Amino acid sequence: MSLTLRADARRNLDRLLAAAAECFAEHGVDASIDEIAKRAGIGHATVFRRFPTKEALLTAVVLERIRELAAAAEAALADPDAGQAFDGFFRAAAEVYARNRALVERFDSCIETEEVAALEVAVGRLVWRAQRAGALRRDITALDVMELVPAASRHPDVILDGLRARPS
Amino acid sequence: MSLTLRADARRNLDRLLAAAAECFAEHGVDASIDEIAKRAGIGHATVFRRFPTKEALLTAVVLERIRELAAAAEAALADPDAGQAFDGFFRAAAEVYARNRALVERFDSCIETEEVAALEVAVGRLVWRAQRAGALRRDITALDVMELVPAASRHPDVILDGLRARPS
DNA sequence: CCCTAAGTGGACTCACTAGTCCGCTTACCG
DNA sequence: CGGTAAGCGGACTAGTGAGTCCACTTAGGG
Repeated sequence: MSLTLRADARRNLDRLLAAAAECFAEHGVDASIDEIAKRAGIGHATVFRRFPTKEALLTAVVLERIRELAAAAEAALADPDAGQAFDGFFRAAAEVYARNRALVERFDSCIETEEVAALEVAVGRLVWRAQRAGALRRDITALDVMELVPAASRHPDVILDGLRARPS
Repeated sequence: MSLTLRADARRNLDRLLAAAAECFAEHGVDASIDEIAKRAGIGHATVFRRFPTKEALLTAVVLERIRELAAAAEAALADPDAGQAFDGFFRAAAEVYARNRALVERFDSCIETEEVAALEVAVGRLVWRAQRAGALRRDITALDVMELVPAASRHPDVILDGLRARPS
C-alpha cells in the first residue's frame, strides 16, 4: 500500500474537487453526483471511491471554504486599523457566502470542526480589536458576526452600520 | 355542477392546506406530497385533485403567508408613532420568515403577484412615514426592507440599528 | 518491457417522489 | 329513501438520484 495516489488518480481527484466546488456553489446541496462527475469528466463510481457518500464530499468542499474564510480573517489581522480590518473581512466573507450556496446551507453542520474553531478564534480577535478601537458595538460576539455574514451579501452597508459602536 | 364543494371535500381541503402550511414551513420546498397527505389524513391523489401540481400547492401556501405579512403591515400603519410602527412590523415579519422555510425559498417567485404588490404598497407607506419622522435612513426602499427581513430573524436589533437614520 | 495492483466507468439495484387511473364510497338533491 | 354525480384513495407509472459491482484498462516498479 502506498500513501500517494497514482498520477491519473491524483489528477481525477483534483478535477473532482474542483467540479464539486463549482456545482455545490451554484446549485447548493441539491447538486447531483452525476452532474459533478460529468463536469469533472469522470465516471460517477469514481466519486464514491474517494468519498464514501455524497455527504462526505459536500463536507470536504464546505470545510475548504471555511478554511478560506479563516485565511481571510488572518490576513485582515495584518491591517493596523482595527475598524478597517473588521469591515474588510466582513465584506469579503459576505462575498464568499454570496457565491456559495452550499456554504450557507451547511455551515451549521460543521460547527464542531477544527476549521470552524480556527475561524472563530481569528474572527474573535478581529472583533476584540475593533471593539477596543471603538469601531464596533460591545454586545457582539464572533459567533454573532458569523451569523450576520450571510445576511450581509445583499446590504452590507446597512448591516455594518448596525454593527458600529453606538455614538452613545 | 356546483361552485361549492361537498362538505367532506371542503373539510379535506382545509386539512390539506393546514398540513401543507406546516410541512412547507418546517421542511421547505422539499416537503413531499406524501408527507403532506399523510399529515392531513387523506390519500395523496386527493391533493392532485385540488392542485394540478406540487408547485401550485406550494404557491398557494406561500401567497397565504405573504397576505399575512401584508395584513401585519396594514395593522402597523394604525400606530401613530411612525418609528414604532416600522420596528414592530419589521420584527413581526422577521418572525414569520423564521418560522417558514418555504417563504424564504419561494418569495422571489411570487414577485409578480398582486399579493406582493399589495405588500410593497403597505411597506412603502411604513417606510415613507418612518423616514419623514426621522426614524429611518433615507436611502432605503420598501424592496430593500423586504430583502433585509429574512436576515433579521437572527439579530433584529443590529439590523434595525443599521436602518435607523444616521445622526448626521 | 511486462506484470500486477491500483484505478476506472458502465450497468446495475434500491429507495423515493410527482403525477395518473379507475373501481369503490358517500353526500345530498328530489 | 334511493339514484347519482362528486369525491375518494390504493395501486400504478415514470423519472431521478445515491450507492454497489465487476470486467476491463493502465501506471509504474522491478
